[in-house]
Amino acid sequence: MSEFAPRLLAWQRKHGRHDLPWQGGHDPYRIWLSEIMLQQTRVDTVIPYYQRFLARLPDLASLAAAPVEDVMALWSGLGYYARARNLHRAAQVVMTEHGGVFPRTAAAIATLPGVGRSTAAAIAAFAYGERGAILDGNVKRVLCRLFGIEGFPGDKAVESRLWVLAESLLPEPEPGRYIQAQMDLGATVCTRTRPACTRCPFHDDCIARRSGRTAELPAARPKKAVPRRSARFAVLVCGGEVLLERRPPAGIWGGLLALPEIPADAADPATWVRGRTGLACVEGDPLAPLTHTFTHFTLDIQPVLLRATSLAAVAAADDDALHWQAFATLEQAALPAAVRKILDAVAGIELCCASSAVSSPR
DNA sequence: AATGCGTGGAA
DNA sequence: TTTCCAAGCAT
Repeated sequence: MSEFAPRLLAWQRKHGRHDLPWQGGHDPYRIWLSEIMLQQTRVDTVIPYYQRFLARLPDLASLAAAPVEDVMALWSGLGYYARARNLHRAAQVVMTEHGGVFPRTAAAIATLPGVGRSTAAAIAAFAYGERGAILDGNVKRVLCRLFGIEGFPGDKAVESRLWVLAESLLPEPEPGRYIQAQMDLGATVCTRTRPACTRCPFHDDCIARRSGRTAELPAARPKKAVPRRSARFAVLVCGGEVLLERRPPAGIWGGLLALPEIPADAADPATWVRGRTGLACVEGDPLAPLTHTFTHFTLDIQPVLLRATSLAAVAAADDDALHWQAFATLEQAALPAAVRKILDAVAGIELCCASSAVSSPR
């Protein structure tokens, strides 16, 4: 396979993707943002988030100066929220420690929070033309098939072998286009299921195809039982507002605004809410349960609608963690997807049954 | 080294 | 419906 890079580059010129929103320029900020958003996330999912984020925070200085809350809100629904926190922190590091100039080398870029070896190499190649290998899911899949690499690519030993291989295949010219070519081939031809081998420039060389093992390579992640948990979320409403609770910085949904979780040992939700917030409330109509699936566990959620009855005490419930949020401003809130889904449903109920029961404007 | 960290699309 | 995992990184 001495002709790997030239053949790949020739293929990319004709069949690669050339019109993605982050392509065509060399602004490191835009490239960096796209690479972070694209970590473990599909192109189609990222595009609207990317456009919205750039429209709101068009450059590094504006990101660094923005409240972290705004950054998290722009990330709301995209998942892996540590990426957004790291992005924001990295922007401030660039402002304070690099004089506002984005680092110029992959090695320096890799020191930024949230940027690892592969992402740093991609940014440096696209923004500055620096030569370096990447090893994302696309490259892993292509290399495992083409060279018949056994073992789960997420395994450290296999991964380090793939890094060596990726480095050995690097061409001298056009580092950026070469990286793009690798990802394009993986994303559009050498796909996880049903790869389009007839359109592949390496059809005749590919070990997986020649041995009829494109479905077996790369090896699947070792199976692990996914634990199932359940939780009750308090949806305490008053007038047009709902009580949200800031999640701790680490752990699932870290730093996001979510619904207060009613402990499993609490018998009565209204009683528990009163103890937690000091607010008297009554339980409203039942809400539909939902199941939310994470990578590493499944969560059965039972939302519990509660209506505050004592208006005077409502304002007092605000503290470091608790926060009243108007339904009208939910779009700008840093909510995880499951919470947004629940609140969208509740907003519909509140809208069509306005001023029912004891709820009234604060 | 192995695990934690989201979400939604595809099959 | 269930399974798998996508432009990975941090710890």
